[in-house]
Amino acid sequence: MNIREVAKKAGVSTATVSRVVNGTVPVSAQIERQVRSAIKSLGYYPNTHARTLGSGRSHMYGLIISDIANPFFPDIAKCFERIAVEHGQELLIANTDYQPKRMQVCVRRMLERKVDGVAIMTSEMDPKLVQLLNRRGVPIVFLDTGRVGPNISNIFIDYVSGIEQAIEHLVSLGHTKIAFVSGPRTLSSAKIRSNAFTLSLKKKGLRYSADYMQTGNHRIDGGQVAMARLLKLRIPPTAVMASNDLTAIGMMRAIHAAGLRVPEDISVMGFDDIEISNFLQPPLSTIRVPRVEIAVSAFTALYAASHKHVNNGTEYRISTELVIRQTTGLVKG
Amino acid sequence: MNIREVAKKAGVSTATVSRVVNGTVPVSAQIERQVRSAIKSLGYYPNTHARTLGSGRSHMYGLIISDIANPFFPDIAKCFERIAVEHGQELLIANTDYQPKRMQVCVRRMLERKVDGVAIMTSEMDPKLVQLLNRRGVPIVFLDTGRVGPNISNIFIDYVSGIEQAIEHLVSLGHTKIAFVSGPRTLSSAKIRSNAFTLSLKKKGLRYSADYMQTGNHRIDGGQVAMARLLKLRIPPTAVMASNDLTAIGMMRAIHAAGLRVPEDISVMGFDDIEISNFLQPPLSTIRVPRVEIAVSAFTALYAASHKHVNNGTEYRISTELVIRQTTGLVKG
DNA sequence: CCTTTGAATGCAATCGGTTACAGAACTACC
DNA sequence: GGTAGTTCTGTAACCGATTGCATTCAAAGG
Repeated sequence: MNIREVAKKAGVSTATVSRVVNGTVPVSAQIERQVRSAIKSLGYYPNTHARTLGSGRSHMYGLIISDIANPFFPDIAKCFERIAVEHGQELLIANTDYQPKRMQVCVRRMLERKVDGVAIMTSEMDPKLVQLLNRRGVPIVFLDTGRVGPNISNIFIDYVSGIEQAIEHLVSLGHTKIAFVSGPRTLSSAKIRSNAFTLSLKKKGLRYSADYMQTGNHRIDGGQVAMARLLKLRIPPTAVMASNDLTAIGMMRAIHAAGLRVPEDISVMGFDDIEISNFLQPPLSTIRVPRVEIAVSAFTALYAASHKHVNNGTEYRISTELVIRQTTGLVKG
Repeated sequence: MNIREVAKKAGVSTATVSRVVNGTVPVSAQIERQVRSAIKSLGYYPNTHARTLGSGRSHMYGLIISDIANPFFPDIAKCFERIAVEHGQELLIANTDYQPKRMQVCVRRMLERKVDGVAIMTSEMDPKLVQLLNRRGVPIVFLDTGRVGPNISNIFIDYVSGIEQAIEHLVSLGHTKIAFVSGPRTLSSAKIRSNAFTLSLKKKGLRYSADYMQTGNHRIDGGQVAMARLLKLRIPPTAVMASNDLTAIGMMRAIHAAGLRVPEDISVMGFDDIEISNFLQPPLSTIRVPRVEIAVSAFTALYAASHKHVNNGTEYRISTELVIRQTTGLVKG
């Protein structure tokens, strides 16, 4: 079932069929009817690969993320995909599994598949790989790297505002000993979050202690381990912030395992506001990172670059917001 | 940067380059070296679309699921993808968003992209669509539909064993008033689970009441609403089973909202055993559906069909298992 | 030394579309 | 009626690979 058969059946040339299918050039009503009926009766659908080969446009955007099992990302992917499909584009997802070296494979896949643009929402990019994409003319949108340039956009997330609100909130509850469990060192957004934390801490005039800065892995188990370490300190913190909600969940687990209660003994603050956080017992206080806005911005950036020939990158600014639920309470005693 | 340039640079024909890249036919060591060095110096990578067009194989499998935001699926997708990449295949994910009519779009995408096989892990398939795929020779593997045939495999999950264990467990704790909150009616696996529940109930000689069968949507909010309804009954159940863990989470929320406690007042049993369930407070008792095995079976089925020309479908049997945590306890009073 | 055999390589058709360009048909206007 | 302009349609050259078949060349066998 190819375009030639349709053309034969409708008594026209393949060019005309192509034009009817794509609506690129006006076709007389009579012929259009013939072609559509031929398409219907043969059950014809175009071969994407042939189409891409001929036109140079794949109608696919790539999305590179670190872990599809982290609920933060599926939400973005889902939203992005919905918008993309509405605009006649599709989505190809690639995972790096938190391993920077898998990035190369992902980028290669994107190039091989000739995507019309790539959204990169994962760890430090090797500049070489960025260059590779850029030189091939593939529009890029980053999450959180700050880089903007020709064909490179960026979604800047203002972590500082959310974190400052969070610290203010904790301070107002009487906390002064506040710890932080960060994400993997390789992840740029994790680094930004932890830097924003120390900065805000100093701004509030609070003591900063290296013991209070632990490293997690953005997964539940990492939070659990890190919290266990914090609890063993001579002077444990009275409040703990996590670099993402999964980490916070692990931390709560460790706190319970130690026979302590949240928030009576220790306050916990998450980061991201994934869906589940509102349904934990107690519901998690956290800093919301708006995922719909991220998805929309990412799509907008790529669409502008690939369809409207906008070649200068844009910076999208998105702010975070404190969500107070029930894991933060008055300092003990 | 196409194959012709590589051929020119290496002083050979494009056919030879193709053979070096694919390793389909032996090439002399000398020439192979020339070609490889040309590839490297030009930074050549093949165009997937041209390759697919020429060979008829896309090296992609499709995965159709109902909701990427349900943690059950990303786990499967992740595992499937890892195995696929190890075997030189890739993964194209499509969501139906629980809407049966979106299935058509998904199938169409799969056909257009010429996938080498499709794993369908979502609601009732329109037989017409199955036929469409089948006639085009696309191998299919279903989750939970029971259908097996030429080029159609199935992964059968033995829900009954897990559910029976669960009911036995609840009965041993003294429960007799056990309710069930099912998934969306359109989802075949949801129906199977709820049927297995009523069956097991009868087998244990327990009274079955229509009031105790509620419908959810496999998301948290649905569980919450359904549980609220159950709590308003004249004689509320003392134990509740959910068709999946997200539903159970919503149910626990409703129970807490009503000022009751789990498991002291009501026991809750989930279904799936998603990662988060072990980290809830209290950790959720549930029925584990082994996702790694599902992913492995699905891949195995498609790989056998597409690479080893195994045309008769296989039935893979996977059993479920009771996981007792802390949301199930002795009946009250 | 010539033929046979087999392995390595090249030639060119092919996959299924897109699209620049040419040409046809039709209208409009002088 | 002739010319210009517009609108639709067809022809055929691509896009970048794969692969059946023909060819070349060297080693083996007679």
